[in-house]
Amino acid sequence: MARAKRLCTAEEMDIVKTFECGQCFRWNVDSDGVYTGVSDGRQCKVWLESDTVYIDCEDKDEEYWRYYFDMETDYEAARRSLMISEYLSDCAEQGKGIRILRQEKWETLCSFIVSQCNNIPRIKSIVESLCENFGECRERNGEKYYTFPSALAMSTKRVEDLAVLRSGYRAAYILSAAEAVSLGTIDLEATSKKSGKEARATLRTINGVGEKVANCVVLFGFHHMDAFPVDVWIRRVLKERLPTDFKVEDLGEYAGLAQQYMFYSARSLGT
DNA sequence: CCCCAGGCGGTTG
DNA sequence: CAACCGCCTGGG
Repeated sequence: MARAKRLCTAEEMDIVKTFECGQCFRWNVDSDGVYTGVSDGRQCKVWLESDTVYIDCEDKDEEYWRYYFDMETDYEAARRSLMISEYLSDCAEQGKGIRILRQEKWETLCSFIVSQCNNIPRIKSIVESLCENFGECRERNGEKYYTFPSALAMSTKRVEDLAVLRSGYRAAYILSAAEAVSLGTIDLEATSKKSGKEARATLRTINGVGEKVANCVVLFGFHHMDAFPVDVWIRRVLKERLPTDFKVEDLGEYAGLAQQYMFYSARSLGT
């Protein structure tokens, strides 16, 4: 690993939690605990070695990945701000080390459309198939990888072309999003700069994008840390673990991070 | 055979 | 408004 660079301490980022907490679908781990991922056409490897997280990437991509891993945000301060009750403190303790990645906007939109009514292994397999079938094949250190296909590339496809993905009724939703984005009906870059409320409303004009998916795109694709996606797990938490008068606004600017802590906690406890 | 999985859109009361 | 249902597919 000649190109290995130090990324951060193990405290600053728990790579297992960050990659496995359900925010991303293109990070895969090998038997040595090395994660390989692709974003914006670039591939890199990340692993933990004696309390330090290392990254192996192209030199020119180092800044890109530091930004992707949200290195400029102080997660310890954010985490402390969320410890406003015993339950939330427990979640924040369990979720310590989770970072909200700065993922590609179009990829995030497409991936969370695929996520609906699906489990994580299957979401990952559909997304990977999407890349292998419609993305670009590239190579790094003798290893092949596929880029996430552009909205423009997807807009030229028909529902029948997507049958190979086995994505079911979501195929039409993917094409609906691809059309809106490639035609410029929806400008993801501009939408990401609007308020969360406005951004969600814009995203919801896409057939197949409801409140949950729109919130995931705003949080994971636009990095609005106050976005709070409510899925079945969080619904259960809201009902069983939080006071009835609880308001998302009580969590402040890092509500989305709290959501990930609660989600991670609820899932790791099984049920 | 059944049910469910990190929803959405359309219909009905 | 809430409740319900069909939707593709794969896995238990």
